[in-house]
Amino acid sequence: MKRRNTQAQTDILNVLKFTDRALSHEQLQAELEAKVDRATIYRVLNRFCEDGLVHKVMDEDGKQHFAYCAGCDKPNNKHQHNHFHFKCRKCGTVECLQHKIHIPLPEGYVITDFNGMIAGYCKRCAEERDV
Amino acid sequence: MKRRNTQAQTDILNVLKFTDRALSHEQLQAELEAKVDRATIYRVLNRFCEDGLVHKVMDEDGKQHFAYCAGCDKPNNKHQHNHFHFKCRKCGTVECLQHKIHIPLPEGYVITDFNGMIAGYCKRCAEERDV
DNA sequence: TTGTTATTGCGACTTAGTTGCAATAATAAG
DNA sequence: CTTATTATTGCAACTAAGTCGCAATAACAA
Ligand SMILES: [Mn+2]
Ligand SMILES: [Mn+2]
Ligand SMILES: [Zn+2]
Ligand SMILES: [Zn+2]
Repeated sequence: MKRRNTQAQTDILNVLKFTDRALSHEQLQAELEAKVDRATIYRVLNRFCEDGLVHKVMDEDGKQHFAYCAGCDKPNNKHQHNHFHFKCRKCGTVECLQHKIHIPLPEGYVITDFNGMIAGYCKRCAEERDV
Repeated sequence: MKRRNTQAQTDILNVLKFTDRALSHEQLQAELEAKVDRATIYRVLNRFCEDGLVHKVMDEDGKQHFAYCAGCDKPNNKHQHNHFHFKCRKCGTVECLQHKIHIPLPEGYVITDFNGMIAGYCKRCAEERDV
């Protein structure tokens, strides 16, 4: 199925490309100038995931977040996202932690995907709490 | 708020205690002899989590799974669950991987919780696929 | 310019989980 | 044992995230 260039898609990709965060559908919507339908946003994001432009992470509340694939070595959707994500309980931002991790696997098991989410307080919010 | 002993609670805790898996609400329901209301199951499980008897993990589909706290060092809900979970895409089981992991954190960040989920095929299902 | 079909918007739908409320029952007090 | 207190349950209604069918729109290739 051949892909076409549309406004919605380029807008969405640009938002993701120019942030270092993983955004929920809601957060993404807020960053978009033009209003784009909810279903469309999800369809675009899922297409990006299939194409390996973007990766999806699940937060501890069961909400999906999407991040631009920056340092992803392999092309297409073949690359593994073996890094953790950090979600701040206060400001709600989800970020990709750059540190690559090694995933231990029992003998005979096969991995297809990985989702690692750390929850807590980011530096900024942690400092505010200390006060 | 003082806790009371009820049938539903002991049944649910027993199911979790005698399996090495993390169960979704649905899987748990299926293991219960007596029928227990969906809302009650969730309420019981959340209470167990608060009390540190059980821990909750989110799978990559955004579905909650609950596992008995076996090797959890610290008491109450203060302990960290610094181990990965593995979900088989074929048979659907979620298991706690015993290997304790170290979670890398940027300077100044504070962790409160961790959710690590590996998806793939368990040994049994992987072997069937090879055939 | 026109035809094909990928993409969009809208509304309806699904599924997981939560919540309000009245009924039930565990525990403590008398 | 009897009664009072209130944690727990079941039910139904609700919420929120995400998906899907379908008709309208618009890329893009011919
Ligand atoms: Mn990431
Ligand atoms: Mn576990
Ligand atoms: Zn923060
Ligand atoms: Zn399996």
